[in-house]
Amino acid sequence: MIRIKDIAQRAGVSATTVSNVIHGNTRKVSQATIDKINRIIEETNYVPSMGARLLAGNGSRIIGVIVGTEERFREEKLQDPFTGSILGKIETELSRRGYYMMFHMSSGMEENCQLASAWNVEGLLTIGISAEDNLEIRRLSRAPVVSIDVYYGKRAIPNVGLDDFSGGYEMAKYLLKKGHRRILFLTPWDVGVDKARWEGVQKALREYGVERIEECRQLMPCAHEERMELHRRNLEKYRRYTALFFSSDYYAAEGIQFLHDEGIRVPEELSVVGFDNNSYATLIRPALTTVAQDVREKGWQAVDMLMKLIENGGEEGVKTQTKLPIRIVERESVRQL
Amino acid sequence: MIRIKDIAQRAGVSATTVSNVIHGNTRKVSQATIDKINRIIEETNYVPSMGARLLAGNGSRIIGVIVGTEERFREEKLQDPFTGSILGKIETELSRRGYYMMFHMSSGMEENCQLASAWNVEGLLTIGISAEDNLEIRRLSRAPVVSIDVYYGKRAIPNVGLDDFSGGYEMAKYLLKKGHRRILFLTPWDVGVDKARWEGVQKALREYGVERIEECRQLMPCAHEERMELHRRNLEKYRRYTALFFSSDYYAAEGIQFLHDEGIRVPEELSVVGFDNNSYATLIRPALTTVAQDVREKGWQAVDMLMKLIENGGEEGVKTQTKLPIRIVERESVRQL
DNA sequence: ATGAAAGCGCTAACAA
DNA sequence: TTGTTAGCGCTTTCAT
Repeated sequence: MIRIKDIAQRAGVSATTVSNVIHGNTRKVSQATIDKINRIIEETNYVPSMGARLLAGNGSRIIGVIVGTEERFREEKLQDPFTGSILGKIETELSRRGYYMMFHMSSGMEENCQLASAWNVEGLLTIGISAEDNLEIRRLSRAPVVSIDVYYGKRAIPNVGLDDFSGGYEMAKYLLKKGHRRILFLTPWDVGVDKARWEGVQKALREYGVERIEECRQLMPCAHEERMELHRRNLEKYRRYTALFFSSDYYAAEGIQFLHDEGIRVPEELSVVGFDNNSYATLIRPALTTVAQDVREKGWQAVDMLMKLIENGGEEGVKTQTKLPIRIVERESVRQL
Repeated sequence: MIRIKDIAQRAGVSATTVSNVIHGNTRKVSQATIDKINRIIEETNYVPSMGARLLAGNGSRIIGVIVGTEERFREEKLQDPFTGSILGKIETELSRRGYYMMFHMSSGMEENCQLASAWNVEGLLTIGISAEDNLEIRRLSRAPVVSIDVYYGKRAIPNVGLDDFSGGYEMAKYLLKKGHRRILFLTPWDVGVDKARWEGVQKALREYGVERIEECRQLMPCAHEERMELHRRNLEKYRRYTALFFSSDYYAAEGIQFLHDEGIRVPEELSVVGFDNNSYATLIRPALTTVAQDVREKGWQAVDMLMKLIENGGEEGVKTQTKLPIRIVERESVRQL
């Protein structure tokens, strides 16, 4: 491993000068020395020791990316196209800006803080972590934290989210305009994005004078088998609706296949819509009408916000709450009544 | 940030003693001191500075995980369930063993070596990197390297793979037994796993006396749109076959939908099979008959092999070539002729 | 325009 | 049983 000292020796100068050249403090270094040092750096493929940089008080250039998950879904979490997709974008952006990405799937809070402080990360990006845990992370971390898709109460940390409310609202309105009145919103969660989506749905239903709105939502289990079990039990109930609005495309695709297996034709007998517009939406038949979000943009925004917080050394003057827009993508899974 | 020195001060001992206790070199430390130090460590939430550890010549406890990808597919790469799934398993295993995972998607070789040497990673795991690049990485890296799903020529590095040949062979035989003779193997690649799968297919076809075997393979473009374009152009050709064997479930699912859109019924008019047994296989209708691989096992094996190489300090006595078994999963996408 | 030296937190060899 | 000390590679302050 080649060190600054080695370069200095070769160039016949001191380590300080080499360090200065590397950091561009070249005001008082002769051009000849600069060139010589740069040449040697090139030739020797010098790579600075991050350990030493870190110890000397420089930034680690590490961004910790934490994906929260329940322990039992830990190994499946990354299979979901949303997580995969946003991670891909985040890594790309981080790399482009010269940062390293330390990746961790968290089940507990200690590990996260452990990671953050052991490596002196310059920033933290969280995905799928609850509001409370995010607040806790931020409390314990010196580095700025940006969360993705979190809904906060009074106290909030920088966050990049989606206009989930409008997503629910617009899609429900779309269905209502198509003549649907018996709409069932299916979701595994009563919090966060799914809650916001449901609130949007409710607003649209109210506007159209739909009654007994509380009957328009069905909570589902997270585990595949239990969910299918629920569907089987609920088949007769589903028949009483004209449209099923799943809170994500995967659930919608799964739902369409379930209905298909039960001999119920989509959209002729029952319309189905989803949320996300990921690969499942285009793969399934009928192709899924869904609420589209730009996941790559979300990843980009999150990294960008984090970088601004790092550069700025604080939150003043930085926009710390972003809500990306949604749009309805019409395909073939909804019938005009 | 709390340091060893601080703990030492509180405990009224020297930093060395604290360090010794931390590392379990407690043969010559009194129980009282041990307890006191441990208590203080607990209380203060001490987290060692990895920078300092690193500099002091200790391991970084970082494993670099490098996912290779063409630049243009960079942001989609993680969407594919295989990559997501194996990364999830790898992270879980690494975490469990107390390692940190530095994640990088690589387009060039320098970056990889950069990452490895800057952070003094203790090991490297590569996914989707070519044989040549893997050899290069291993040449340039002091740390052990384990690749996943790579086929090497003479010179090889530790690798965890799949019995792709048998996968192709068994599936082709399955189709042949079902009476199919006009089988088309569709794949984007003529190298690596896809080549091995194709060789397996060829063997089975030969055993059944199928002629003009070279006409039984169709190379496809990687980009979705170009691939669909190819399918459209080739529709009449496909009709002349009785079974389409796609080299991955995603392509198979996409193919089934394409055929569906063209009014060709699967499996009544044309049988379709895939490879991987991922979420697409169960989601699609007809449910896909496919070659199953245990991705989590693959991830586990890769981490395990790497750990053995690290602990062992070399390759002697470590099994460095693993081929996981495949098995055929029969669903509904193949018709008995 | 360049260099010497101290210090970052930790480890390990050696001393006491 | 515990402590002293040198050193890991880099940065930065202060001299020269």
